[in-house]
Amino acid sequence: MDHVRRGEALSDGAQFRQVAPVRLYQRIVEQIEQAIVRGDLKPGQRLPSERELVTQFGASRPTVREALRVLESDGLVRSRPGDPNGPEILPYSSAGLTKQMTRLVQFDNVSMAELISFRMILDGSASSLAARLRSEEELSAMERTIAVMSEAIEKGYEEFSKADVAFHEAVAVASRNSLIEVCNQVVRGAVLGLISDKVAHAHNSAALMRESLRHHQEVLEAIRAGDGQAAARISRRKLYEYYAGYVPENERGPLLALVEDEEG
Amino acid sequence: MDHVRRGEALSDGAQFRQVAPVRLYQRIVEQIEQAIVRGDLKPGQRLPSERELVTQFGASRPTVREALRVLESDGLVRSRPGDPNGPEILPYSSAGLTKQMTRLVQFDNVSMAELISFRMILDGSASSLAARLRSEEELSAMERTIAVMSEAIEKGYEEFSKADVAFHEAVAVASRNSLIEVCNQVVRGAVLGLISDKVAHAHNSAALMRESLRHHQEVLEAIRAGDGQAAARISRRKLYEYYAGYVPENERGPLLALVEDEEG
DNA sequence: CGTTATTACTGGCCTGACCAGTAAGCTCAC
DNA sequence: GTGAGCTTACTGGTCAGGCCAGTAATAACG
Repeated sequence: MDHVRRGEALSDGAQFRQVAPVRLYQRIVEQIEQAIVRGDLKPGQRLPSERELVTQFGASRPTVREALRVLESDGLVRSRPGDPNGPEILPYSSAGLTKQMTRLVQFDNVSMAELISFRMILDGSASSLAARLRSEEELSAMERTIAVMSEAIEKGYEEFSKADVAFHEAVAVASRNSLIEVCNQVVRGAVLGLISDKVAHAHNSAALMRESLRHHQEVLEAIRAGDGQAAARISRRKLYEYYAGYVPENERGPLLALVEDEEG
Repeated sequence: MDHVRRGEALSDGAQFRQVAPVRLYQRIVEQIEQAIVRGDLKPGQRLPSERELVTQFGASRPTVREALRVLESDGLVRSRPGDPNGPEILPYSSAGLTKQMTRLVQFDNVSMAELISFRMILDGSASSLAARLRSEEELSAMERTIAVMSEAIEKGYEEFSKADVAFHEAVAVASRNSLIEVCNQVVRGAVLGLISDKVAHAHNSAALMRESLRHHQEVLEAIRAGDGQAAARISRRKLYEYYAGYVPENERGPLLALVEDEEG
């Protein structure tokens, strides 16, 4: 008879968590990832060559390469054939975030409504914060993008859209919050990616562009005046009017909720 | 003399975009990715074995494996050693998004202030939307988490914190926006990860937990009443009071801006 | 008929090799 | 001397083939 009965021995001891087998290539990824996060490896610096890494990690080249491919697909490093300096550490880019968010949209049935709702929240908040925190330089940067938009009306939607994005980017920068900046950028990209073909045709009219310009000017006015609430409200409503057409009517509830927020 | 002068031949023709060399493994990743996005491969289904993929793609095993490792790190498939059915197509998970957003926080020197500011925006918006959109079931789900919080006070901070998270999760779900849900989850995790040690000691007092509980109850009341503005305002102020101590005084401006928003 | 052992696969990992690039350093004509 | 061109010693990209440990369907067994 065993002194320790089966199934009971560990039932009230330490808590264990599930473990997954860790592959060799994952260990390598972790180490390099950590080195980058810690700052031991800075953008522009080079990793040792694959063959050198093989000896340092004590793994075979295919294994090291699997790790490098993962890091590369995550946007952390870049390998160039023939480069005698080895793989390069890349500066941070939101490309990976964009990829994942795009995937979220394509996959998880994230509806256009949710996307635009999120955009309204982010852009509204950015405008609100910008109204309170903007410096004079940032304010004039916004004014410049508005001027460019104005001139771009006759050059067609392509140019106009670029200036439009530049304005929102300037507002996001003035909000002094890089999370807002990056997320807004990503969501904007996802929205545009999903409807770019339609929007190019629908909005390629001077009248619509002039209206959009007027809306942007209103937002800018509110930001200049330091009126965060107004900036957010106008910004949200503008986005709603611009994009509501791409959302099925029965899904517009959440969007309207955001527009009507802060109203009388 | 050449009939086509150098450097001018293409200067006013079609526009070309920069190209990057495409590796074999990337082509494989793309094909499988596309098949999943198109729905040709559904979660639970299996990919052919590596050796079978080798013949189908006409590439070598290391190359096929590099592709699989990338897909695996993206959370699209999972390979299990010895599984005769081949790699499994996984259901969508926000793990990839979480990973990338965590990277953004670690990498891009996102400050505590930005993190909390973003959290206030997301949580406030979630509360606001939940106030308008919540179903009865979702409301009672929130009530249950509040009840758990109340009971957890005497069990210590660990338990209390879990129930706290559950409440915010319930609110996020009721906001009907999975982007808010995921982003909020990530940011919350990042914040807690940065201060968990400090907060465990500082907040492990029944008095502080009771105060936190009261705040949560206020938010719940506003959501029950359908008052989106109040829900957002209370939610934001609660977060500010809870976390402001971890932000250097000279960086609290943006946070206060969000609290004072919608006041007066 | 249920249980156990077999077997034919799976993925994880390695060795060794070939090729096409790159860039530093060398050569050589000017 | 100095610049243009060539050599060379690397780099990463890809392949072929092999060994091992693990899995699960199946065959053999009680």
